[in-house]
Parts: sequence; structure tokens; C-alpha cells
Amino acid sequence: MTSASGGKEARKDEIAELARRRGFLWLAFEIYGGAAGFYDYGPLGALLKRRVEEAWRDFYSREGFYEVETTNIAPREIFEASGHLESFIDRAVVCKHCKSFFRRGGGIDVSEKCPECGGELEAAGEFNLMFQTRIGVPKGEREERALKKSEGYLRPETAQGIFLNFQRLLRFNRDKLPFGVIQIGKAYRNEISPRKSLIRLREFTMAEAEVFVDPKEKNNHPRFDDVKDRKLRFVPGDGEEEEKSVEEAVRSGIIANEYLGYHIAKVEEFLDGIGIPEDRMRFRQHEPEEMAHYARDCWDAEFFSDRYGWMEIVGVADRGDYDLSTHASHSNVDMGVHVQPQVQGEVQAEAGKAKTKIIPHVIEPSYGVDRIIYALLESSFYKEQVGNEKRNVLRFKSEIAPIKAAVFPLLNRNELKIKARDVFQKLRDEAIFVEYDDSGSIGRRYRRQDETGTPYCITIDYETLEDDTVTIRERDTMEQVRVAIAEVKDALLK
RNA sequence: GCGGCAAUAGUCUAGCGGUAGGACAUGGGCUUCCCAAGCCUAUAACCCGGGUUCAAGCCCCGGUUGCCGCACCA
Repeated sequence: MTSASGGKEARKDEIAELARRRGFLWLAFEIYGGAAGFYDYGPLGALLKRRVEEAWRDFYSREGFYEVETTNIAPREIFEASGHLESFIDRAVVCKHCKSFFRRGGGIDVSEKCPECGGELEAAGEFNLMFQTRIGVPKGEREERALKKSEGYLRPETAQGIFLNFQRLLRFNRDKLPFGVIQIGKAYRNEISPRKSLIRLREFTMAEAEVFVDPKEKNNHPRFDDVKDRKLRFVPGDGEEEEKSVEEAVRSGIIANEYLGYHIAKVEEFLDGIGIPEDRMRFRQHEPEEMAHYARDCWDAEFFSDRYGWMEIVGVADRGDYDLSTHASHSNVDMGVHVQPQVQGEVQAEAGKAKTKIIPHVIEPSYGVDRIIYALLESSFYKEQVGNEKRNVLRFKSEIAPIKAAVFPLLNRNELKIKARDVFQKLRDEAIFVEYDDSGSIGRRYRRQDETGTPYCITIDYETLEDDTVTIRERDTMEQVRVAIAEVKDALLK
């Protein structure tokens, strides 16, 4: 009865079409012709995204990490310090004649001739990928300095806001390491050619955790034992894909330290928890030249898309002390932390023992929320044959489904409708997100909910009027159980 | 950014230089005791801007968006 979806082409079109039609995802500015790289979330998309973000918050709250919310716009000097002004830039040249592309910095400049055909070169797409804006009205407009001082940029990652507040956050954590801080928010990158629906956006949502740790303690994560035996698929920068336990990966040096290993394992746990299939997930290490300017090591959690192949949905980077050190030197603020000397993880608390001062290292899991939404849509979508009819179904986990349940009167008759409305309102009052529908046949209503991923449908029939029981129909199996109205809530949340 | 292809109701699509048609979906009604059934009915479209022409959804030019390839993805 149940079969996997059709061919790849059919599948991708149907997902985009379903997402549009059912109100998950719409091209932004559509009535004015749209703009590449910008999408709006419709009602169901916004709900789905909210559920994922809430699951993420809960997940990292359990790690003891507090959430902050920092600004989207920052003055120029922040990005001078962070290195984004200098490094977050695309420098390519193209030959006017033969259209060959060359990366600049690889020894090729516009003043030279094309190595392929000797034609004239021109700069192509040479600009910083950050959106520039102006903060306030520059005084003395003519003065270059005033103009430069008023330059601002939209953040290309949420992380900087956390680094800028490091001293405050350290104090908040009573001067102790390690600690983690999380943030969910928009980031902006003026991509040259955004494509692939939610995969490359110009405005997107990131969920990032910055974990600050004493560099000497990176191989001493207090809860490493919780994750050490988990087997993950790793693709090391210089090797073949292999399945290994997290502990093996760290001990054999594939993963540089326990902190990185622990957070890679946590990423897998989160993605698995929201329903990304394990067999479509792997962890791939960046090649040295692929690494961002701030990273000393980086592992991507990749999702296998039928449409696009392997694609990054989360990056876990070891940023070392890059960010705190660079902000320390640019701002002249001390980012050092006094730590007790430790022996094998035990604090030596003897009085008088001199503390040492270190710059913490940062381990950063950085989630692309929109890409995760895409991965969920694609991996949850199934086309099935039921009797002579087809059905589209989004098999979201119940916890992240936009709508929890729908309530139907079996027939379009007053006495059933009244009762169904009662049950519907009762569930709403219990803060469960439910829908009511009495249009068309019962089968049609089931199909509608299947396509929006609603895990449960509650149907009121004549038996309900006699004994206050209803049927609950489960989305994936299409099977029904009869449950007393008083127990519906628990049944939905089980 | 470059090149190729494409763009018609919510969705999928038909269309000849001369009245824009269908299917599904959606709203209303009938029917229906559990999976897109049936009947009646209603709403609803030529991406944007120029040009050619008596007349353009159709031909030409430019733009936008999408798909594919190249490049890019710190």
C-alpha cells in the first residue's frame, strides 16, 4: 500500500508546488515580480519553523546554555575586527573574450591577460558579500572619514554579537568556564547567484551556539561519556567515508578534540530528534582551503537531498581564540579569563595557587534553519497509492507538525457539527493547535490534512453522541482508534 | 555573474496573429455512517515594460523570476 515517492524530478517539483499551494513557502515580493534569494514563510511554514526553533531552544537549554538576542546591524569597525570586511569577499576575474573564470589572489589580476586566450580580463562579482547600510546621518557629508564612520553592515552570521558581549556573558556566568550561549536570528549575505529554493538565501535564519572553553580543557568534556559510543558517518578531509563511534573518531584524531566531538554528536541528536533520517545524514570535514577565515577546523552536518545531493545544513567549527583575540586587539579590551590550574580536570583549590590567564577557545555549532526546513519538507514527503486514489503525505514528527490535529464531523449534519465544534474548542482551550473542517467528504478532509502533515484527525460520529467517544485516525497508518473525549488530549500528546 | 530553456486561473496544462479552453483544487448546495466518490452551481489566468501589426497570450527587444550547465558558496 505504501510506496516511496516517484522519480527525482517529479519529486522536487511536487515539493515546491505543495509548499507553495499549502502555504509553507512563498517567493518574496511576488506581486512585484519577486527577487531571487528571498522567501517568505506562509502560515504553515511559519508554524513549522517555529516548532523547529522551539525544539532547538529546548535542546540547548538542556545543555545549560542561555539565549541572547543581539543586533542585526553593526558598525563597520566590528567587521574590520572580525575579518569579514577583508575576507568575506568574492574576487573573481572573467575573460571578456573566452569567458573563462579565474580566482583572484591565485596570482591573477585584472591588469593581466587571460591565461587561456590572451583576452582582456574584467572583475566579475567583486564585492563584499555583506549588505552595506548607513547608520545615522554622516556629519560633514563631504568628509570621507564621516562617511566611513557611518558605514554599517547587516551581519553575515549571528555569532559576532555573542563575541562582542563576551565580558558581560563571562560575568553573567560568574567568571567560570566553560559556558555556552545561543542565539537564533536572521543573517544576511548578498550572494552573487542565490538558487535552489531555501538552500542559498540572501536573508536567512541561523541558530548558533558559541561554547567558550579553556583550550587546555578541550579534551575534557564533562559529558563526553554520554555521546562517546554513538556511531556516526564521518568523511574526514583527507579520507574516505567511515562509520565510527564518536570516541574512536576523537581518539584516532579524526576529530581534533572532545568538545568538537561532543557537539558533533549533539548536532546529530538534534537532527535525528526532529526527524531528519539518519541514513541521509553524515559529517564531512572541510578541506583547509574551504575553511572560513576564522576556523581552524570545521565539520558540516550534511543532508542527502534527492534534488541537490549532499548539502550542508549545520556547520560545527572550532574557531579557536580567533574571535576573542581579534576583538581584544581591535577594541583594546582584555578578553582574558583567569582559570585555576587543573590537573586531570580536578581543580586545585589550594589557596595561594596562582591562577593563569587564558583566551578561551570557541566551539560553534551553527545551524541553517531554512535548510533544515527544506530537508524536513523533502524527507517527509511521500506519494502513496491508496486503493485507486493517490495521496500526498508529509510525515512530520508529531512534535514539529504545524497542526497537531484536525476535528471533523463525520457527516455534514447539525448535531454532529455542534458536537465536533465542542471537541474542537475544548482542545483549543487546552492550547493544542487544532483545525476544524466540515467541508466535502470525510476522505477529502483526511487527504487535506495528510498533505499538511497533520498527524491526527479526530472524527465525531453518531456513536460520539451516545457515549462521548471519538475516533482518532493516525496519519501514517491511516488506522483509527476509538478514545473517550476526556482522553483525547493525552492521546495526542503521547 | 555568463550561456541555454521556460513563464496562461490556487495548481497542472491546451491554445491558432483575430471570442482564452480543460482538469484538479477552492466557495456554496444536494448526497454520503470513515479515506481526494457522485450531481448541481459559483469564483478564477495570458510575468512586467517597450516595439511590430488594423489586431499580440502568440512575433521582436529589454527586464524579472524559475529550471539546467559554468562560476561562486567567506
